[in-house]
Amino acid sequence: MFDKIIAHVKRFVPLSPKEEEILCSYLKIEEYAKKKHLLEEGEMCTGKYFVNSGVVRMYTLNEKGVEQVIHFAIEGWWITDYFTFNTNMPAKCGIQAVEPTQIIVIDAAEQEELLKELPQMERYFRLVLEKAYAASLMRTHYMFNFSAEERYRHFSEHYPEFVQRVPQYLVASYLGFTPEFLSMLRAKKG
Amino acid sequence: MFDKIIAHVKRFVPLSPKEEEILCSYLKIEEYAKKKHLLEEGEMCTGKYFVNSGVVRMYTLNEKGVEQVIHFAIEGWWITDYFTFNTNMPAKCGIQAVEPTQIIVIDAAEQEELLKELPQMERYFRLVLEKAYAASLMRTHYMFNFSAEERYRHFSEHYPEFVQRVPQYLVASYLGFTPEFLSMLRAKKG
DNA sequence: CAAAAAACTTAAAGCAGTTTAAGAAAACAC
DNA sequence: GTGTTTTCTTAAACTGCTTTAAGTTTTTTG
Repeated sequence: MFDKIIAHVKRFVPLSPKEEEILCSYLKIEEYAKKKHLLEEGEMCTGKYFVNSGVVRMYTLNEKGVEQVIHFAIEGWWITDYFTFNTNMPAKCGIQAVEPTQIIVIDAAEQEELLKELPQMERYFRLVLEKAYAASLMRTHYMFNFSAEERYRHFSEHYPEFVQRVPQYLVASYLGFTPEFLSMLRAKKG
Repeated sequence: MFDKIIAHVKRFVPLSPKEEEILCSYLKIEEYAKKKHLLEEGEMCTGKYFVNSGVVRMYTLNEKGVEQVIHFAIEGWWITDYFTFNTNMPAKCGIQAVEPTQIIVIDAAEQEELLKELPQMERYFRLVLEKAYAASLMRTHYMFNFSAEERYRHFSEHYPEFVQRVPQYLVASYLGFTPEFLSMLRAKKG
């Protein structure tokens, strides 16, 4: 049930069988159908989500109410609204299942207890965040330094399963252009 | 000498006078003149940098050799190339002083020892990274959802000292447009 | 303080990507 | 399995920002 997340944690910090049990006692599994929300704009963000299977997207709304995809997470990725997680403010973004998705949740309120019981989880989350932050800066780099076409070619080369699993209009939004333009790119070649 | 960083750490985790001393024993001060590099592309990233005073920028190079500002850091911000910090790979980005800058460095090699001596620093860095990551996603949000003009107006309203201290062509690069266009915006109004 | 370098401005021509609108195809629900 | 909704396509008109190029101002340096 929790093997994937246990394996993930063990890639970063050691965990005895007993400690594995402790960790598991803090985990909850949740199932989300396609298009169901893990978090809706304006709600309180009550947990950290580990994608056990499936795909989710994080998005923000602009003034016209258009949804902009900020981030995808697939199996093995953590996702949460860190912006409001620590502040008890209502979320400014939504998190939604793109396909049927199984999520492992660590509740915000219980996280502190877990970190006291298993201090190495503090290190685990630090290391995971270092990777996520680096990836976010790399995304910024790609957005600035490559044209829409280059971004699309790069993305479909490096994450072909994504292009399969995720509707094109969400890929377009993530890459920062319109679905119509993506359609044009596809017509042109590949 | 290290009051600013001590105060910063204490905003997130407790630190006894003795522990303060331990922390300080791991810190080094470095001075950088304007335009000097903390890190150059291709070098190994050997530390984490806390800006004690001054401003630095992180940038990447595109294929044409044009520098793109990915990130600024002022007093009280940490900056490092997390992408290569943990991997011992040569850096893909540069970090440069924008004005005369005082940096507090934690050496990569010594960081592990520090974290063993002061486990709460693990928590400190996690919390700092959560903020940095949230800010990076927020930047992505602004890039996607606002026009170049809106981004400039928002930036100069919220970070007026920045617009004073940082050359315009760097602000333009950070906001994702050309210096010529920024000039045009300024001519138009304010 | 004079010379050189760095930073900023202006304006015209150009284009990458958007907008709009309407139709086709695929996925979903009953 | 048929009706409805969602997703994808095509194409023409449009626009926000870039490119280019030349000139001006400011800052740096010996």
